[in-house]
Amino acid sequence: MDKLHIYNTLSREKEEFEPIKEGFVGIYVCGPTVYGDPHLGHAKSYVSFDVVIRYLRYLGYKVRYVQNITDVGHLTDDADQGEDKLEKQAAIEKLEPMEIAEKYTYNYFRDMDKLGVQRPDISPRATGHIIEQIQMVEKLLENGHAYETDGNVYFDVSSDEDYGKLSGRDIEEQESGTRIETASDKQDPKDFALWKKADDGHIMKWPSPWGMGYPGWHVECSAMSTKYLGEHFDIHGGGMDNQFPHHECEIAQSEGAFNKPFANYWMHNNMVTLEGQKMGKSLGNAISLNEFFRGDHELLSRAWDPQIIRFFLLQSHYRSTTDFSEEALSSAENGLRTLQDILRLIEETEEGTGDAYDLEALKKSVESKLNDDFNTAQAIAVLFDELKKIRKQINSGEAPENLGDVRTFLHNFVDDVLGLWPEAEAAQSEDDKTEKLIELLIDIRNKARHNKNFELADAIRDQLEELDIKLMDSPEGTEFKIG
RNA sequence: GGCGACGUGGCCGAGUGGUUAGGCAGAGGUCUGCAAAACCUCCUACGGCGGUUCGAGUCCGCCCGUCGCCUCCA
Repeated sequence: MDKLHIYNTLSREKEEFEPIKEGFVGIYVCGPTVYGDPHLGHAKSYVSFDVVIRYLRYLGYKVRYVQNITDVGHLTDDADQGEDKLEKQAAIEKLEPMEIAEKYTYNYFRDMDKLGVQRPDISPRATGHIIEQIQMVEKLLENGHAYETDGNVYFDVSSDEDYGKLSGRDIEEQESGTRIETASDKQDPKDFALWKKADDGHIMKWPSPWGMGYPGWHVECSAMSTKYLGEHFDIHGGGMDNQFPHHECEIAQSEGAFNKPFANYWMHNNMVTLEGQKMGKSLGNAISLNEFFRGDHELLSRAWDPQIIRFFLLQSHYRSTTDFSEEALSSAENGLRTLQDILRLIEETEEGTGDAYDLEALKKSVESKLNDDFNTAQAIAVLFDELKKIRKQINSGEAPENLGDVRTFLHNFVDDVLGLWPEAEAAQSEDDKTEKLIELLIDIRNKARHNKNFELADAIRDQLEELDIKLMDSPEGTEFKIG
């Protein structure tokens, strides 16, 4: 594809992307509720959108990326009952709710940083935008889309003809749904809370025109996206599991308050599964990212480098489920290593006198894959094919004359867009003495080889290998690699 | 029950109706004292049954199976 196309959940098809304002993109992605450590599912979502943001920038757009931090209002049951997730966790950990929020916000960014996820331009906290949320609720009351009963304010779903357009639900036919108990002061079970009255035991509460209370979960995203991106913006993203009710409610609120379209494109990433089951915190089968990084989980036999996880996720499409297994991770690791070995080779090789590599073709090919709804899996496949060609040319001794340009492009694409550039080699961090010692051993070994004392030569190689130092002989000499 | 997906070779995982996805693993070979790396070659699949078509993994129907949402979840 020549131009960027995005699968839009609203239309259920790929559409050519056209920003509202030429050259600019406003994008909002639903962030985490900070009451626990982020897990592999979060990684899939935020790594996916990270590439979306990076690619939009690569294409030359000026992007404003807003991703909220939910630190209040997210209840354990439906939007009307249940406890606040943060307050519940606070009770368990014997901390203030805001301590919980701080702690898990910190962990969230810590783990995302490790995955190479660039930080959003704005990370607004729900508790920092209570006023904006109240204003939005007032607007909805004015517009006849909401009603108040005894300190609670609900959105009147029957007032919104379009309700259900995102998730493809016919609300009339939903009538006999399986919803269990609902709050008795609602006019209709489908109505959802905009503002909740706080009872005495509730810690996080604020004064409002309707008394002390706290905002409903959905309203924060409407209020904060409007504040930073405007009433009408380009892209809204999030996990598929939030399509309904969360995103549906956001649309209802924003369009009900401002009488104009909300986000033009809705993007939803699919889930990570574990043995075919969705990985979710509340399902108890989630493995946190920190556990992956440390190998500290009963389902893990070892630690996994963040970059392997990033690569593993990008090898599948964001709209497909990704089934996790250590076997699959291990395959990803070997593949990534191959890819990065070639990148290092290109990095270290000088331009030669060989035929110019067809850089334009590579660029076009790889862009066409990402233009097709961010198909990172295919882009990576192209990289494997093409980088192997380049390696072959370099190994033939006739490095391409335009290798410098190739290198520049690879930095722009593999580093800046995919975020898969090899980290500095471990060997570089080893001190000089270690390096000299290894070289000494190599020297001794090569003398042994010269004297056909292969027994000694192999013993040196084998024993070094046990120390994670790998020797590779070639006609040009012996190289070593640590780790 | 309603809505929506998906079922691809040993594993993971892309696929715009018509020549190879790709990765991992495996086999054989070249190179090497032997390894490793690299290179060459091989392993060519689309849940089942019908249908549309000159031609279907790719469209349509039915069936089987799996999953997601409908209650918190990226």
